[in-house]
Amino acid sequence: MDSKNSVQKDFIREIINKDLKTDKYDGRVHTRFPPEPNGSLHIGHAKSICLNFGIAQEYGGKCNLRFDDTNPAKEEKEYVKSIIEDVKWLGFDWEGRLFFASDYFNQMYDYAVQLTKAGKAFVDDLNAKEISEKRGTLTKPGINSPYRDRSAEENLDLLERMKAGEFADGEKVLRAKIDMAHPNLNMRDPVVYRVLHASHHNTGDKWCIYPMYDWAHGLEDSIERITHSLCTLEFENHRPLYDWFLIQIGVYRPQQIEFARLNLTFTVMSKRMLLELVEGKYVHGWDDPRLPTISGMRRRGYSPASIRNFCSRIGIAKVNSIVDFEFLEHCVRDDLNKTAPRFMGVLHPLKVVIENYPEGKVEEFEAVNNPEDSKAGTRKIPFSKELYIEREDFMEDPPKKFYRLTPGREVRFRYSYLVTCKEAIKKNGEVVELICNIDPETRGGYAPDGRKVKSTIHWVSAAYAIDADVRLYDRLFTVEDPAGQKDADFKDFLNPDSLQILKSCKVETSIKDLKPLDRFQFERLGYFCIDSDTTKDKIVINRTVTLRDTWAKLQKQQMNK
RNA sequence: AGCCCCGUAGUGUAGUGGUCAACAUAAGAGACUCUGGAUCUCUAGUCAUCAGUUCGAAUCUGAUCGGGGCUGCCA
Repeated sequence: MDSKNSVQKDFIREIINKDLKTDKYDGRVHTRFPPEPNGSLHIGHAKSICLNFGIAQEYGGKCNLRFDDTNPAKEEKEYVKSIIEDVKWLGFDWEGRLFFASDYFNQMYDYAVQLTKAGKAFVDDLNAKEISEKRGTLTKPGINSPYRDRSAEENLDLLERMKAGEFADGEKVLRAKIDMAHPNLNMRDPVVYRVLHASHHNTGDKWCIYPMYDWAHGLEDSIERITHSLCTLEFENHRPLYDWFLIQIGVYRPQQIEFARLNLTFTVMSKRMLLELVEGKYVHGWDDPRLPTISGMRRRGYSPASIRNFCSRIGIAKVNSIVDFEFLEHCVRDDLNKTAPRFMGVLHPLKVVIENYPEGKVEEFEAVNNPEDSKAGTRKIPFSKELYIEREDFMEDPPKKFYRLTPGREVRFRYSYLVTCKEAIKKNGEVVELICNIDPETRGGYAPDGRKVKSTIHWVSAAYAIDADVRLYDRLFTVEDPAGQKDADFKDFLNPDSLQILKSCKVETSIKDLKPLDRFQFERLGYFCIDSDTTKDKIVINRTVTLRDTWAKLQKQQMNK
């Protein structure tokens, strides 16, 4: 994939280069991707996955897949499965190093005992509300808990009894003893263990106390001998705690480095909001193609390569930024243009009868499967008297710069003939059928006299076309930053037209040989893929993204005039 | 308000004291084309501001302004 002397040089790789030079970690590079199994992965996670696994590949290092499953109240086995599938689909390999934070619960507890024995932790009887009240504020220091000065022996006894299940949820916590006046709130005697009588997806009912993130995460990294622990910006203020714990216990200490999470226009990226959309049925599940989830994007037709490429092209930095959704679309088009086989399909069919073409005659024309890939070969497509073309490709009274079919005008029907429209048949004012003539001399689409036509349009033979449902997707929200709207619910900005279902579209016969998730291009329309709802009797197609459409842009400009 | 982080074309990144500040994308103009696709040209920046150091500053220093994060027994 990427070479070792990669030109990429973001600030993280710079740090790694320096660490390699100074031999800080004996020349090792070992990262990890640590999702919490409490939701589906999204494109923001993909950024982290590409960063962590990408760095490991570039430096000849390793990257672990580790589930940070320290909170049984929110986590589910289902998510573990889907996350594994997503990382694999994106094209990364953890080489068997699949770990769980819960694998280390015993060791984490032993370390907590060590910390307590050293007088660096205490058991607090205060409840959550009282702890919060005594924490102080951004400007005012906190107040010590009245239980802060218990003896190490008493704390140890209490901790053991917490573990043994003698206390109810919330009755007691283990807290680190740091500094209630610390300007960094995270250092004001943070909670290390809480009592939680909940069944864990991995450890079952073995535990009734569970470690907090700040305590657990550094230990997980340390145990796995991670060199560079990459996380998002909001953990910046946690780094002093991360370091503090590991220093107190006296174990191997990785370097935590924070980078900015990914934001995309016209969508939301928070797990909470995504969950709300899924559970509130605003979308059809985690893999709804309108969602920025990996599973949604997969179903929508995004290729793993396009997502990887996007992640590498947006770069890594510490500034909060919001990437244009259009850039992601550019990356899919870029990849699919090179890889997707072409077909012809008509989304809004308009019947065309070729007046001077014999009834019952069928000719086969050779079509190029992918002009960007000569190895993709060609295929035969049937031409006959009755055809369908795109309704948009005909206008009775066209504006300037409309090059397509219009009464009296000749255009090319791709790969077949030059065709002239003779008459538009109307019913109740609506054009329902076109009567056209071909020039028999232009067989194959070339005029012997060298005359040019302004446009080439796609078509399918009425007799050979098959029907399909096509699902068109638009942006999920109507505003660039739905999550950032003041005094408003992000759901108020849901786009009511984000999904449009087209019935009885007419597509090339060969589409029926495609399997779910197969990606392809309908010429002149966009990139599509077969949806998993496809059955023997019904083909369902998703539109991944339209082609760049300069005509649509022109129309928009004219409208604005 | 305390602490921490960050300000380079519309957007996302590069640039780490020395030619006209680079690349991508978007936008605009044009060329080419059997996809109005792809491809190819051209067009764009008060480097947040001010002051300093220096022969020379986007880069170093200071101040100011602006943006973000932090007060879960979430991660």
